[in-house]
Amino acid sequence: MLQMPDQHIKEVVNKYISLSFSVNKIGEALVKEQLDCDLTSEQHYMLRYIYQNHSCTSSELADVFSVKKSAITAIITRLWTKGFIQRTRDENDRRVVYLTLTDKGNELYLETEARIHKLVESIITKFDQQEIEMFIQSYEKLYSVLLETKKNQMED
Amino acid sequence: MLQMPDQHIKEVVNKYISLSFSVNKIGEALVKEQLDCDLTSEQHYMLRYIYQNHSCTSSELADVFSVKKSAITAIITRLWTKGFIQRTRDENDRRVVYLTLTDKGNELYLETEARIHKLVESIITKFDQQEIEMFIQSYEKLYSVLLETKKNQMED
DNA sequence: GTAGATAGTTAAACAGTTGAACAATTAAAT
DNA sequence: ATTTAATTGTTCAACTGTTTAACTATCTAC
Repeated sequence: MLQMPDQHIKEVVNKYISLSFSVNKIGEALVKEQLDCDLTSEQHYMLRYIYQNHSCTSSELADVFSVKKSAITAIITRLWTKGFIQRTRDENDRRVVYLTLTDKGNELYLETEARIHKLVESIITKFDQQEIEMFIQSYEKLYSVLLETKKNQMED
Repeated sequence: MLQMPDQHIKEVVNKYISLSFSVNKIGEALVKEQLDCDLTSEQHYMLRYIYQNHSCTSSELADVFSVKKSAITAIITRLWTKGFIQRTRDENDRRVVYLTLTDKGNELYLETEARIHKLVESIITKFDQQEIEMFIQSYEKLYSVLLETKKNQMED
């Protein structure tokens, strides 16, 4: 880890803050346009997480989404009302409720995700392969640093 | 721009989608912890934009935040009620309302932003200088690609 | 000077979030 | 074994953020 003069660090921090704000805002807006009308971004992300993990619990989602469990209950209930999600109690530990996608939820997720994939692909292919690889590599490192920071914050 | 085999592109797209989701969620949660209790993330971003541009309009904010103008009105009204923001009508074009920070708003913004800076600095300094520079450079390119994509979408 | 565009607000309806209280269940203490 | 703790998930009230549609006020163009 190299040292940088204070002023330069400040500029880089500023740049990162502005960029992450703008990229998130525009990115989220573009993703939103790809969504089926009766699915919000958050709801789609829930479907994605459940799809990829096949099954999960509310506590797990609360941790991954960095929100309280009651926020998860609200979103899951809406998805459940629309018939996209199934709730199944664990027989060994009857406090736990497993969340899985219904066939309808699975189908909707795959359709929507395909559109988002197309969007992201059209953006990513504007870069050359080496640049993407390096970007993703740094992004992964950023993720692990953030995870560690979160873990440290939790101990306060 | 180099070509990649289809399967590889798919993996890279998947990786990017997962990473941007996780980085955003954890990042937002960490930023939230640095905020003054009577300021939400969106509200802080508004203060930042107005601070950096000294003065701006609701339409401008709606464009930058990728939301409708009525969403901006709601947020600005809350900030105005708390005494952080001033509304001034343009004398030449009386439809326009200029938004500026009050002294109180300025002060709160600077305090909060300092804490966020410290957080981001503590994360960014885990990387070496060259890696940051390249990451930021790609991030900037990503931003410009997204901007262009947004512009194209607007023409539909 | 009238018609149409533009800037901003209002109100209703809804999604997402938190905090606090709660029920049901399990784990730990003794 | 019984009481006490902790855990999982839910409900409710209150709030922020968002969109849509209708509206006011103002400006522009013809």
